[in-house]
Amino acid sequence: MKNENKIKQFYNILFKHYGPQNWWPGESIIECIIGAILTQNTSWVNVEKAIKNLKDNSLLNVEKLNFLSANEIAEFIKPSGFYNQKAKTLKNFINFLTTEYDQNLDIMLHEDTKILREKLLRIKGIGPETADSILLYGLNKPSFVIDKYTYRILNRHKLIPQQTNYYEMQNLIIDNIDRDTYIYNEFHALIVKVGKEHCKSRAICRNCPLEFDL
DNA sequence: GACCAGGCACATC
DNA sequence: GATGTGCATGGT
Repeated sequence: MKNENKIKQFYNILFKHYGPQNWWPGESIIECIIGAILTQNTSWVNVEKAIKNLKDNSLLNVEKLNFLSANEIAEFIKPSGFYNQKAKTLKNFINFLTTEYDQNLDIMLHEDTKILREKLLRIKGIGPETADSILLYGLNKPSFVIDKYTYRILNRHKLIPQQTNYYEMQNLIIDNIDRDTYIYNEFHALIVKVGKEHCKSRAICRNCPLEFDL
């Protein structure tokens, strides 16, 4: 079977096996964006604690965050780890939103996806994965998210060599599935799901729904 | 007690 | 351009 069909096959197998993942759990755009930043190299359970701290203090709110310093924000997000860096990144994003879109997420929402992605990447602390997560899960734009699990799974199935960059993986995926926000959303979430269960860095893939061609 | 988690920026060679 | 390191909490 050709590689391009394997990508689609992976999606179909995972969707059938696990069902829809219904990411992102956030209730608002700003909550999704904050979650995307806080989850950098961090487990989601820790992110949830940090988001709860913000929520309990009514800080899932652009104007209110704008009045806090990075040090003040850091106190609320400690459970998510790397809190000083992430607090600065959050401030950087709020400043960006203020200068570019007058703190109006709705205006940002109507920005051209490609241009917005480039702008997001210029914010210190936001790299390709976080930018794509914000676009896909926060703003519902078709921007496929690549992460460590995507790399491990593609590599283990010999669909990519060891040295493969973010965009080579992203192109491999998007060239072989429909350009559809729902599919992008579910596929990445399903990759994380199967990765957590079967593709930890040390563990061998056992009883993995994708093991058919390993 | 080691290892890992839904990364990124920066230093150094 | 590749490779290494700091950032940090909390779960397994």
